[in-house]
Amino acid sequence: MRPTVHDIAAAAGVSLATVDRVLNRRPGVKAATRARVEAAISDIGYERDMAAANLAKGRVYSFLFILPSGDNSFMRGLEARVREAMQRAAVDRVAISLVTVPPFDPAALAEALDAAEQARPAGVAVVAVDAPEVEAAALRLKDAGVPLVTLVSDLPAHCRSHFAGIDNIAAGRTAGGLMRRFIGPGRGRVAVLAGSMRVIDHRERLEGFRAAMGEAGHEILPVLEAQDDPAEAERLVGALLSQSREISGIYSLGAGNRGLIAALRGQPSFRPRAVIAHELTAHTRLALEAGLIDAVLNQDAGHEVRSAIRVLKARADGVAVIEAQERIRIDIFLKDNLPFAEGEAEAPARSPDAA
Amino acid sequence: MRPTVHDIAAAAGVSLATVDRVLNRRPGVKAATRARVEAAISDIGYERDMAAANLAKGRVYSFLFILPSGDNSFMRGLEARVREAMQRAAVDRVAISLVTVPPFDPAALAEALDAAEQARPAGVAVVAVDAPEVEAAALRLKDAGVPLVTLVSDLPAHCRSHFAGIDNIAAGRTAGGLMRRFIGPGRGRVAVLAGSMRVIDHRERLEGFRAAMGEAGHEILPVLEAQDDPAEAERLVGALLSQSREISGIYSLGAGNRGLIAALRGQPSFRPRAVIAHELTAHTRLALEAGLIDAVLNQDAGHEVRSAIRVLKARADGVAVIEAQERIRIDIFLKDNLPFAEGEAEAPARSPDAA
DNA sequence: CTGTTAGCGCATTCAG
DNA sequence: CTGAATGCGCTAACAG
Repeated sequence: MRPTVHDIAAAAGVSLATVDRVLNRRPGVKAATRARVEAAISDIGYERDMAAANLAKGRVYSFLFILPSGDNSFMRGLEARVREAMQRAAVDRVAISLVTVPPFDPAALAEALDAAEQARPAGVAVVAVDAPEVEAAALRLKDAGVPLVTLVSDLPAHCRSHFAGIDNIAAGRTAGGLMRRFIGPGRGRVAVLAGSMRVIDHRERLEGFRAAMGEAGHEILPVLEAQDDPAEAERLVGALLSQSREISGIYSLGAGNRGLIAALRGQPSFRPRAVIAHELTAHTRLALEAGLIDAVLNQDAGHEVRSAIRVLKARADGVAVIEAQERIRIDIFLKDNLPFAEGEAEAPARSPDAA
Repeated sequence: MRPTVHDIAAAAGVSLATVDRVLNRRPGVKAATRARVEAAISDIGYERDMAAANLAKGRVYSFLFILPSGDNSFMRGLEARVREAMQRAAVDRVAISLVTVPPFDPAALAEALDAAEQARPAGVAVVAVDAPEVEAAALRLKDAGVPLVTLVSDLPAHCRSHFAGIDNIAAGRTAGGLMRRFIGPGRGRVAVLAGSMRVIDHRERLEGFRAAMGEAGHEILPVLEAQDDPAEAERLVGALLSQSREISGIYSLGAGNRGLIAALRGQPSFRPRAVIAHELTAHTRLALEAGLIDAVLNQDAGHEVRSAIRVLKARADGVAVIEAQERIRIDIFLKDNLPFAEGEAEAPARSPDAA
């Protein structure tokens, strides 16, 4: 059996209460006694049974998720994953609450962060907007001792405990690598469609994409900024396609896939050699299956949410996480390896079989 | 607070012991009483606190992993992941043991399975070889009430509780889709390198690959079977490359990557348009970085091991799993999206930062 | 058939 | 500064 508090108490010649005091770094223990207990702890190789500890204190971890509102498909999918996590959270003694704030609004986000601090949650997960107010609010949370995990969109590393999201430079590079291979030999003209260059994720993807494409000497056209507006995206891409048949590829590095797909559908006579987009949603999945899009890079929102919760819990307990488990992959989906489930939704649970 | 056994006892007008008896489906309760208790349970919406239950019974889940021996890089990586899991298993009240059996040896595997049954573990995870003896042994385990999870390589569904591995047909199809795009327009001749066609994974990959390539009318050469022997693989590929410069692509669908890479290195004057292999190991990673291989399809061994453990635990407890979390992805790695860590190893844990 | 009681590993009053 | 006692939610003898 694993050693328990009793074993340490016996070894150190003290009572359970004293052992508990040094375990939880509480005051009221003479330095010498503390030393004896600590010696016994590391000596015996004691490890606290968190389940029992949590049972005894009736602890529940209260976590807060802050997400952008708006009709972005990916964000709504993310919210759905959070809501699923809320359902099953109770069995792990965690209570998740969820608030949404207007997208791309640093002031609103900073305010939500400050409000969070008042509620003194055990941890906060936030889809960040990198702006000074937000950084300041994040640092206030840090000072208050509340672990902060950025989700999908990051802040500078010193402002948060952990980032649950993908390496966007690598994602852009990956898109570039695929684009090059898909276009094939020869020089091509490639269009880039973006939501807004204000968000760091998008800038990073572009940077990575340029680096990967640049090596091959392709021409990258000026970025089309659709400001997350489907109609605008459709107009921009439509105009591009009708003006010129010389487009070899299109890289959609952020929001705006609905417009892109509509534009592609609107010009059935011409198809670029390669169309690559981000985020597997109902729309991009359909486009992939229809052959309008050739590849979709994806970050698994469900994984990101579960990872954020695990990391927050680990931080709250002061224990380490399994790094490999928390690394969010850059998924590449072709029409050949689409997951079975509809859209990005989690599949319904099968009834567990025998045993 | 969540309802507890006390609440049910009070509501049903019985004692804790009786509640416990019906909760654990133990005999010795009058049908009428049982019904009253069950009514109270579903009425109040009671859910058992597994942590407390496990604490009370001092339960430890004992799981057994059965892996093939031999020097296959992927399998040795898998074993490393299992050993890592063994280390951190204690904190979750699980004890993992590990045995290896000669690869591709149905008799040895069946024997190991039967031995496992004697040890009465709470669950078994096995890299299966699909053969009658093995199926029979698996069914014996099932009859004994021991949950069985197949790992990487599957058995027919009725023989096991769950499969922790990828959809190999989809993997082959994905390789085919990439190959087509990488080769570009026009008809190409494509070679396929396999370990042995005896294992179902490999047959399935080939099937998927053929389906995806066939659509495009490429010529697929007769499969080169290297029987997992690096020297043989090198010889076969080397001969092919020197005989003909007409090879547009090579798909290595199983073991034998070391030989493939050596052969490629041995013919620097000629490179097929596309080389696609399976499993990210130290060898394939290097070859990817060097541009000898264009894409590697991978299954995350760490994920598979963690998933197997979660599923086994859920089966032992009779609870459902989060399906999406247990779906093993077909990872596609280009040199652009290689994970940071060296080889397939898990990265060393970072010290947790503030909070 | 049913109830009482002690205890799992730990945290927390409340005395001393 | 230190210790004894009680309880978290649940299980398991052991009595009735």
